[in-house]
Amino acid sequence: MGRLNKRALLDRLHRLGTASRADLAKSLGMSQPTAGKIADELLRAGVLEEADLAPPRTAVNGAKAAARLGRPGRMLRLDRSRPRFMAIQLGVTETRLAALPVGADAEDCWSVRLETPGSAEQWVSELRRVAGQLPQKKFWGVLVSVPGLVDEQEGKVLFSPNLHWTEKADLRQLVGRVWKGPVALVQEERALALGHQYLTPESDDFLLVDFGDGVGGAVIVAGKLHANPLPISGELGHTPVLGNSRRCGCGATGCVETLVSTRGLLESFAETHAKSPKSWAALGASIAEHGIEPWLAAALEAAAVAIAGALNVIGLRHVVITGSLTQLPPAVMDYLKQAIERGAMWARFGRVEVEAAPRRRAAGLVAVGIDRLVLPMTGQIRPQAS
Amino acid sequence: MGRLNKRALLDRLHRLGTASRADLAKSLGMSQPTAGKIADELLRAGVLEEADLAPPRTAVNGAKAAARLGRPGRMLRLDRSRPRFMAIQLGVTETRLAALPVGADAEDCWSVRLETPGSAEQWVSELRRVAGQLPQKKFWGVLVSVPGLVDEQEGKVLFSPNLHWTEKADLRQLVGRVWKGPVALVQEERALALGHQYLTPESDDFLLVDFGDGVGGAVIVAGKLHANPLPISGELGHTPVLGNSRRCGCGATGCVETLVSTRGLLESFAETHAKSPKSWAALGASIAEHGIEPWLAAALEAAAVAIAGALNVIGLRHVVITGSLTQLPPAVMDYLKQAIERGAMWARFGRVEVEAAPRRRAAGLVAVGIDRLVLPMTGQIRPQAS
DNA sequence: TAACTTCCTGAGTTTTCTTAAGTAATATGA
DNA sequence: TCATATTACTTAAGAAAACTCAGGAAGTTA
Repeated sequence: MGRLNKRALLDRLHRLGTASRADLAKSLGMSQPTAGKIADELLRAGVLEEADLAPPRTAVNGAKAAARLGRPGRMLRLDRSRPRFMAIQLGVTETRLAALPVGADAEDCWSVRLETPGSAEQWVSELRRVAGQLPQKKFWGVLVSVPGLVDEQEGKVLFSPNLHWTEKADLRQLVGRVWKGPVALVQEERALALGHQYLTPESDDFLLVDFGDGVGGAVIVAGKLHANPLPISGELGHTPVLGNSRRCGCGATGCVETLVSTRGLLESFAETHAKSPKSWAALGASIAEHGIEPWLAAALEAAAVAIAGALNVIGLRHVVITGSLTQLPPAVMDYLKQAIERGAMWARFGRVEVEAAPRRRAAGLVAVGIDRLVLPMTGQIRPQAS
Repeated sequence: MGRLNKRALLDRLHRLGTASRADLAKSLGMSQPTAGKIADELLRAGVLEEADLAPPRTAVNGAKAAARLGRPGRMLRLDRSRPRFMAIQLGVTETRLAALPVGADAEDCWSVRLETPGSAEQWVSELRRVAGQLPQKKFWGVLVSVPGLVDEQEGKVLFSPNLHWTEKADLRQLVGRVWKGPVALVQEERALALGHQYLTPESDDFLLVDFGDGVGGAVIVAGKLHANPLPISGELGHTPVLGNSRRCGCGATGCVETLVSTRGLLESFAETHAKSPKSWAALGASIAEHGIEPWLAAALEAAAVAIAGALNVIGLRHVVITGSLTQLPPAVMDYLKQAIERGAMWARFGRVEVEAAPRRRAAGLVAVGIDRLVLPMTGQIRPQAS
């Protein structure tokens, strides 16, 4: 079967949620036999399942067809019953695991959590222990979300200031010692962006920015993750800010990240509120009481400039914010949103949307699993022969 | 014929410059009969021509094959003899025209130049006059490079501060009154980026930044122009600069453009050198004499931050600079280059390249012509009397 | 001239998608 | 209840594009 059509059909079915073969054929503009064959193949492979539930007579399109005539379609959807992927979030403080099916539709829900140890060996032995407890041993593949600068092709971590041991480790090989099968590494923010898109398939073009220990982003254009040649992208947090002299973990001076990461905000907060405890709760309380003080405004402004610059260059109008900033009082997001609109060129011609969203790593990992493991790209375009 | 393979073959032939059917087949990893058939078809359509010149026995690959054995291939290349496209650069002060073949290999060379008039009607009548003088009347299409914010799909100009009449005009319809056939609009910086890639096909990933009346950019990733949903992208010039309060033509305050556009630089120069004439030549002379003064350093720094931010977010390591900055003493480009490297994250892991290049609009327009006019309309294009 | 190498092309096969036609499952109405 | 309309799915035949195989063409080497 043409991999391209298979991919298109799976994507469309994911967007529609539930659809019959005929719906898919019509929606994709391909013939019914073709759509039917592809669907059968995916069904046989266990990627799809039949939704036995009574077909929704309310019709896919909306309200116009109250009770559809004719033979009802056999509805299909992504398989939700059988776990296929072992999803692992390798976080700075915590490692989380879950066995996920192809059709995940919920927010992140990790079945196992453990403290991330300080070395590769310890991590593997923890994983092995967890794997022993899990009922299912075999998966189509293992998906690992990793923070830092990640070369997803090579499976190497180039740089990870808060998790240094990953830089020397061969993570794929490590995971391979616990579970057989392919292992895919995914840079954390890319997983978040894919997860957001997976769970809200109608958003096809956006910049996701995650605020946490660091500040990073990822770009989805036309429903696809922005692909670029370097193992680095979306590094919004390391845009230099003129006049900022804080040292960044990346080695440079003045990065946005030094102002708006969790640590950067707390540091600025402590500088101006010597008496308050240097804690996230105290910061939140202070903002709720005093509003956006100048130091915070400046930090948000710096982030907004970086974000607006990215929107202008890439040509987007939709920003999704995840992470720590969304947990502060709403005034923070409001300020950020206004600052972004001030700098975003499109705001002068149409609407710019800035929205807060939860982190959806698990769904993102599933999306990667489907993309790289279920529908592997048979490299059509080969490099030059010698 | 499969459009995809046709496109791939044409692209490969363009990169190789000259190649036989067998070279193309090998290089693309497709079978010889297929490559041969596609080549024949393109030859028949007049997109390719046979390079009768003695096949270069030195081989394509390099030195290893001194004198190749076997039957020599019939070398092919993009047709250079028959003009196919009417290329028009609609500039703020000057409109330039040239009739170009599919295979352009030289720097920009416009055959007609005329002052851009102040209204759509006058522009059309000028075009009509020029068209009357040209020997060739029929083309595969007309390609127009336009400054400002351009909706290439719709053929509308959203915003053009220095050429306001284009905002209300239907440029495609205007051109259609002079020449029959399809008309494609291309945003100026996008044309420049495509032109650079067309003439140096080995550069597949770069950010082009053009400095002139405004400052804008365009992104090429994996050999393709970055495509995005909005009719706006590459707008590096309108990244806000914290602390800059100059009003920009775009309506916002503090854009990079107000500091490093031709006008912005001259303004800053005049502010600090009240006695010197406010001219580009005087600016150049002053820089040659005094080096990079603080005001200029600040302006370049602001531009570099915007550029470095774009590199970090998009994930690139190669910048191509065109336009006015490249015509100032080399110290300017050197300073800019160093400032970009300071902000570009990749500089800490590998090389970041910043290069100056001439503007190559004409080639960019040809690239658009091939992409949008030659390849999609396979059936329509037949060998026409020239 | 014979042997060898490489290039090009024609013939038949495979893959993949399309159209067309037939069967299945439901609603509607006499 | 039964015929009819409508929609869903399946099977069969055909068309397009790319592949393999093989043979002729056009050179070099010995």
